[in-house]
Amino acid sequence: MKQRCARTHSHQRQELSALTSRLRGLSRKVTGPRAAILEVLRQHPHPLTSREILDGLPPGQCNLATIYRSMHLLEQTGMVKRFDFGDGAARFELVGEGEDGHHHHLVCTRCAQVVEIGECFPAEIEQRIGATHGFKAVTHKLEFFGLCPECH
Amino acid sequence: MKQRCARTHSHQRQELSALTSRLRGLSRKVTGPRAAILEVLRQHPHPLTSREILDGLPPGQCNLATIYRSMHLLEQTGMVKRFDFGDGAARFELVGEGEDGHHHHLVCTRCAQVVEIGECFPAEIEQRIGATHGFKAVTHKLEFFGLCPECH
DNA sequence: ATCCAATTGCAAATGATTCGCAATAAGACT
DNA sequence: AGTCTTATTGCGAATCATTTGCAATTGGAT
Repeated sequence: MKQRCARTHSHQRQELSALTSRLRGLSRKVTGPRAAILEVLRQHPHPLTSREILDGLPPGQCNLATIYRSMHLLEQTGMVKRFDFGDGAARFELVGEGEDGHHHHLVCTRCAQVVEIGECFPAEIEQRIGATHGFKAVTHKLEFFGLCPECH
Repeated sequence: MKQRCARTHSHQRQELSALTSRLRGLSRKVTGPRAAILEVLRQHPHPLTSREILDGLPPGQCNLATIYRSMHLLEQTGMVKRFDFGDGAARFELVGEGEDGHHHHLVCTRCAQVVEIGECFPAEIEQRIGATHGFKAVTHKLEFFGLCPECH
């Protein structure tokens, strides 16, 4: 729990076969739509909305409702991480095997460009915050916003 | 910009008349609905959703659409601050005159209890993050989540 | 008291996400 | 390979937060 920020999210692109094996190992069926979704996520190592995933898919490959259901499944199994940039659409990124995917982003408020951030909120302070108020299992969501070089 | 975290958001309940004066000073009309909304926010020094504001209002006092429009206005004029706990509904808090309202919360993931947090992401690190990627005017959104004493 | 633009109420539109249900297809087991 | 069982899908309708068009209303300056 404490090492969350030190643990690098490797971002080495995982093999599709590795991803489907993970699914199978969790006794979930590896269906056409699920494989296709994982492939899109693999090819775009950036936070993607459900609609962007749909648009990245060969047409007719998968229904939008199925993407929403799949993202829930993948999130629950820890294979993807959900992010929220506050624009009303959830975004998803693949999580490396054995990692927890916790990290943050710097988002351009004009062109929506996204940069992945290595820094994290100091673990000791988070711990102190939880302790101060008697909260357990404290995590945080943190995203940075600003104007990218092209936009200012 | 740097002192953001040091500046205490006083939370001394502002007078309603002070609030309406501020509105008038910004050459906005002080209408019935707006005064009523400000009064609800005044009496509940916690992040409130638009629906919660509506429910806190005398019945028939104001239409939900008007609340949405008012929250935009109040946000633009800096009188309220918008927060996002990731549950799909925006929440609003009054901002003291001359303050920027920047702060964070610790939210119980089971009972939704909210505690206001004094700590903030270290300004120097934020600055370095922006500089590293050539971003300007960098801010952040940060919320903490955990289980409150009653819920664990 | 009057007038005009800002503001409101209402109902319909949007956009993201969820759900019900019948049809379909993975994976297990012959 | 063929069959069976159940998870999964597609489709369309429902939901939820939020926005918008438009005609009716009302602050506040004159």
